[in-house]
Formats: sequence, C-alpha cells, structure tokens
Amino acid sequence: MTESPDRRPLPRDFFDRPVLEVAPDLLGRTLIRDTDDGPIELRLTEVEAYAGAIDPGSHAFRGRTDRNAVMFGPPGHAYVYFTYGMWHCLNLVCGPEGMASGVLLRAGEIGVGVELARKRRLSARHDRELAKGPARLATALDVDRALNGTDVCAGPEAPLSILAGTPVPPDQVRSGPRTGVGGDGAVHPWRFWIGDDPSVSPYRAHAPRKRRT
DNA sequence: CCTATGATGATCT
DNA sequence: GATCATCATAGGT
Repeated sequence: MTESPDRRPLPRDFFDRPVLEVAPDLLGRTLIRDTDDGPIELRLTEVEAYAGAIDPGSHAFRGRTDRNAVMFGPPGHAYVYFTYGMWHCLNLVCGPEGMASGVLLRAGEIGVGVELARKRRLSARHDRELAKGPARLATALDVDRALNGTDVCAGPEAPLSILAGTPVPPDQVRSGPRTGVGGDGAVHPWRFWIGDDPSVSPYRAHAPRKRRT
C-alpha cells in the first residue's frame, strides 16, 4: 500500500530554513512546469546545496551581481542561470533571506507530460534520461531565464511551482560531493539523491579545462 | 560500458 | 582572456 503524492503547494516556510535541511527534504517532491502546450510534472531525485556567501562553490560567494541577484532575495523563488554557452540550470532559493543559499535541481523522473518532454529532449534514448542532469532537467521542462525569479510557492497555476509530493525517508537518501565543483567547495557532501533511482545523474569530479591555443 | 573533446556565450577579472 | 553548478558525440574496451 503506497500513499499518493500530496498535491498541496509547499509553503514558503519550507524554504525559509537552512539549505542543508531543505535540500534532502526536496527529494520526492513534485515540480510542475505549466507550459503553453500543457503541464509537465517531475519527481525530484537529485539535488545539490549551495550555501551562499560562505560557500566557494556558490555563485553568490563573491557577492551580489546582476546575475545572482535572485539568490539574495526571499526564499521559495527560482534562480535560473545560463552556462557553457548552451544550457540553463534551475535552483530554488532557500532561507534565511540574505544568505543567498539555494538548491540546484539536478535530476528527476517525469510523470505527467512525458510526450512534451520527449519533444524537447530528442537525444534521450530512454525516458529515465529525460531529466538526468541539471541542464537536461531544465531543457525537458522548458525552463530558461524568462522564469528567473518565479515564485514557486504560488500554486500550480504559476508557470513553475512545487507541490509537497512524497518526501523520501531518510534511509533512502544518499549524499556525496557535488558534481563539477572543485577547490575548497569540493570537500562538502552536499549532493543528495535517492538511492538506486535510475534517473539520478552519474557523478563527475571537477575537471580543469584544457587551455585553448 | 568507458574516456576524451568540442560546442558556445555570458560573466567576471 | 579565462572560467563555467554541462551535454552530445565519437571512438575505444
């Protein structure tokens, strides 16, 4: 007997906590993207915590800029950034306000709207790869910087929102170093995922880029 | 399965 | 000019 997912929106208080509490608690929650063609729903299976101004791995580490301004605002809002010249990544801002902490949404399993996600992810050979990785997740859900700053606690009518879903029991949560984060930010096991879930992305250690000639 | 590499542009120094 | 919270592809095992 399994309990059905909770369709209530996560309250803003959920995000107004330290990011290391919020991040593992996001696993199993339901992210909804209300597109022009219909809704896409995703069950979160992998996230990473970024602890703002005290975290060398965080975009907020060197202070507020035009790009990261949303991170310094109130919790429960989307921070979307563009990277590597091609990709978008989606974060949710956590509290306390001003700490500029956030959770990178790294992977999930598409429930509703699989056909819509497939159209946006033509290179995916299996449905479990539709949102396996942060840029794939953003692509599958048609998330770009137009959604930067969206309040995700406003309910499923909003273009991007999150429902309580089915939280994951602590004994199913795994943790380890963050993907692609090097230097002093690499020591913290601030990546969280659901054990044995097929939609979780493979771990990649930080690799310095080779110099172009 | 695995590793290596090019793509591509905003952002920051 | 270098870096970047990445991905798709090519080719080897």
